[in-house]
Amino acid sequence: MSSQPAYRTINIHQLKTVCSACSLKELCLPMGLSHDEIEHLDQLVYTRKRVKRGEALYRSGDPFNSLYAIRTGFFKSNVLLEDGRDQVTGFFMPGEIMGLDGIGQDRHSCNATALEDGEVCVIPFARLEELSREVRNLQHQFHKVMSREIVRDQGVMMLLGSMRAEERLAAFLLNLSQRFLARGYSPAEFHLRMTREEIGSYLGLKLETVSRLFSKFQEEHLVSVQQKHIRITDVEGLKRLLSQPAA
Amino acid sequence: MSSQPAYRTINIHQLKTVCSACSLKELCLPMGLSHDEIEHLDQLVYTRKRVKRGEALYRSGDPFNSLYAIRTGFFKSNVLLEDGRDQVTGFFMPGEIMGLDGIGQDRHSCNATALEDGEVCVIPFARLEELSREVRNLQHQFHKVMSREIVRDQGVMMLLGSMRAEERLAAFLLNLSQRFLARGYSPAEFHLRMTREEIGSYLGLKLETVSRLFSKFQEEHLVSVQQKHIRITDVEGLKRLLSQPAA
DNA sequence: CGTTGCGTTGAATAAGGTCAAATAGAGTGG
DNA sequence: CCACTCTATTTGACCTTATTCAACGCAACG
Repeated sequence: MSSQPAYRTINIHQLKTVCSACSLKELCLPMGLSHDEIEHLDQLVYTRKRVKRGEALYRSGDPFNSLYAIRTGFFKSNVLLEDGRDQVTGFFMPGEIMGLDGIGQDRHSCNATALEDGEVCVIPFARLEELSREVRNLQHQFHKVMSREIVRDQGVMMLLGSMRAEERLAAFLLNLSQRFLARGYSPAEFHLRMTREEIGSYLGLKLETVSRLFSKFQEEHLVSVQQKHIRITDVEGLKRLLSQPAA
Repeated sequence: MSSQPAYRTINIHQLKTVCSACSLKELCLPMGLSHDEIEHLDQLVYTRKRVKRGEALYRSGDPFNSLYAIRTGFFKSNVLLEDGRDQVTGFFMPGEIMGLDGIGQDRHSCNATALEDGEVCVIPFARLEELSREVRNLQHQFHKVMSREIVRDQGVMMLLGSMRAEERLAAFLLNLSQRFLARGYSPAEFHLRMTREEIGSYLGLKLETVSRLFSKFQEEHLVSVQQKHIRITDVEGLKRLLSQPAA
């Protein structure tokens, strides 16, 4: 909020935060764009927003204006039914885009909540559409992001609709592992940011079932679990669970 | 395929099939566009494709080139796992768009199959992107279509993740009813184009469970079922099932 | 050092799945 | 038009899986 000199200065903070200099550009909206094209994005994404653990990035019913690209932190999205039932529809990590649900009705249709303190890049949607009318590759890239979200959802439907509890949890762990790997973190050892209840909601299971399954996986030496700390000790074993419907 | 005179002639067949003259334009991609804008679409959508019952419109792995707007007929989409498990991910009716899953990876990620003989409008995707760089409202409309697909998927996750069998079937019937109504058909009486097994797959239930539930609903005078013919006799009753988690 | 939220574990229960048999239709060929 | 198949559907009996209910343990925090 402090006034800035009008002439151009080097601003360390800004340097670190434009898309062209962002370490997540290979995973995020700029994926696949040329350096020049990414610089267009730099004009677009000028606001960032800090969200504290437990705070909402947006809520169901909020007017839709922007998409959010996660810079740091871990988020969940969930839908609430009138009767209080609550379904977690996804977990999101750095480089992933939230808010796509809002475009269709000009209002968000789910809640987005931070599972730990984090920061997101605010992408004003009207300007993204404007820019993507000019930058062909940006347009295409954005369409890919939306399409992948649809494919991700299909995967969740498969999980909820045709897998047994054991398989669901195995698939969940392998999916997280994969995404950590893509971000340069250990695929074998990580910290769950969500509670058993949130995992259960996402997987269509009760929290007790999730807890029991963690214990079972531990007994079978597939993972080592200590509260929220997970170490995958037998990836192949987990994968095998997935390909054997009725093990 | 026969040669046509170069000067403009009135062609009954064409008149009936361009977007601007299509009876589904209020439900389909042209929704909300002005008459002039829809005429742009007329240039885009020049091919149609007939699909017979049981035939695939596209299959998982097929290269992605086009989206498909359903003109007539009823379709399903499903995902197959290596081990043979099969999850129906959606049912589609006239005015709805299929193929959005293919954009992200340049290949389709699910199968689309006709449940009855039907016809679709082929929308070449590269040209749609091109045109939507020029026609702002078309761009926005297309984004809305994708976003609504994401919201629809969230609804299915809610259904699969937190509803009981009874509620799932009630929600399914109410959803179909709604969509028939929007298309000018009776919301109370309709023909199911899919088998019990397909309904079950979509709802994460076994076909026997679906069959039993239909019988139960019939006993409770909520619907009258005769094979694939459904008559909803108590909409409010069905809605009540949904709002009472543990009835 | 008590409180509070989260996680684990056990026993009983219910919901839905599995297996099996009977029936009903739709489509086919004679 | 009829008999014959083949597939879809219904229904019953039994079984498995995950849920429910309840108690207890652990760890963080004021």
